[in-house]
Amino acid sequence: MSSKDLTTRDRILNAAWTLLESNPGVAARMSDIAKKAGVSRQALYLHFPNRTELFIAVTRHQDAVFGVQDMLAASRAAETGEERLRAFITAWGNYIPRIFGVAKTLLVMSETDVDAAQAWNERMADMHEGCAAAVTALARDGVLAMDETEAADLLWTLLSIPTWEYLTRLCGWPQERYLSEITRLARLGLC
Amino acid sequence: MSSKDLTTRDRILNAAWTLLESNPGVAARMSDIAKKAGVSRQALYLHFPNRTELFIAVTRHQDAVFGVQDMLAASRAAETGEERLRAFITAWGNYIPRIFGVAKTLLVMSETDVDAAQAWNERMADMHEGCAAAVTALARDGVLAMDETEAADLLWTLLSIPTWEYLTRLCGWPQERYLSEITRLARLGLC
DNA sequence: TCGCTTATTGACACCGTGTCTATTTACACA
DNA sequence: TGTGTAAATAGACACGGTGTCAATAAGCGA
Repeated sequence: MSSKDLTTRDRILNAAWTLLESNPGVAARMSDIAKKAGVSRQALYLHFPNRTELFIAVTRHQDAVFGVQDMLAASRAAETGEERLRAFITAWGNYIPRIFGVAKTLLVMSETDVDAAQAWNERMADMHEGCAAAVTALARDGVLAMDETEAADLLWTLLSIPTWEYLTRLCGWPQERYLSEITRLARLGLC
Repeated sequence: MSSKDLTTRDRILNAAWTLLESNPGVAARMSDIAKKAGVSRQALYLHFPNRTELFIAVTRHQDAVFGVQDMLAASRAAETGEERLRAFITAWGNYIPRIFGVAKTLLVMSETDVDAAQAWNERMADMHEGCAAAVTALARDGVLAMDETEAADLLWTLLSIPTWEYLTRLCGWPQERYLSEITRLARLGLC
């Protein structure tokens, strides 16, 4: 059994991950997570102070499993600004579907939960930095056609999780079309 | 007193409106709404079956007060497709800030509440229709540079409430800049 | 004054989170 | 083999918030 050799903490993280992914935006119940992990409800509180912190730990776990750092590092290695923009959009755009369920839940919770809000804001700030860096690369190449700050804001919005959700989940666009359209729109809008 | 001559139902609607507006995304407590309306908590249940239906009634109330129909009718009267697109973006883009608090709450709730989800989806479907109509007008003028359905989806996403929230609330853009940038991006992306 | 509607009051069931305590299981070490 | 310690369980509980219910009161038209 794949879950037998895992630590209790990891089994809890995986159970929460699965439930959040299967129902994006809905904060799974502690009792359901416990059941799925094959553990008592109280065991969750032995490893995490509360539900919010558990969910935050899941996002960190995902980042570690998927190796976000490496993903984004690739885009930083690009030669030209335009190539860097393309790589950044591709990397992040392909990351969203993998984290969507958990991220959406955290996004929803951040409206009412200060801890969730802080964790979410940090994530968003990181993303914005990435956008700003890509924009700066464009500016250095002299191809940026607008204010740097505004351009970063715009790119950040185009690459937001809600935008991805609208186009792929609600409009039914395949991931490929999402990527190509966002890339096209970003280049048109910024350059 | 302005609230003295209103019906109890209207005072409840106004109280809920105020609270939702003052804390977008957070579903106000029934007891707080009652207190603000100067009415007992149980009185709310005399006029609305539950909290979700109360909030939905608030959005209908807003639409009536603001006269959405008239607003959107103006954009339908435009001569050219491009003029219609511009008018539609302006009308809707200026409507969002007026309804943001309530709409955001309904959006958040729709993740867990089926009634809220249905009401929200209807609203979104209406918006999508409006986008499709504007796109069709562009196509009729022969200035549309992409598939009609895709164009409508794209416009709908650009005009979504999350997009507005990202640019104005999170990035701090003034409403004017939001309008001009979205208009520019829509024209670039569609034509 | 009667009868009807509207509103109030207080109590209650229900659900889910987070806390606490007593108890059990598993395992390392002597 | 026993003992100590950490990890986990079981069960009970407080709390906050929604929605329900029943009894009562207030306003008002006929």
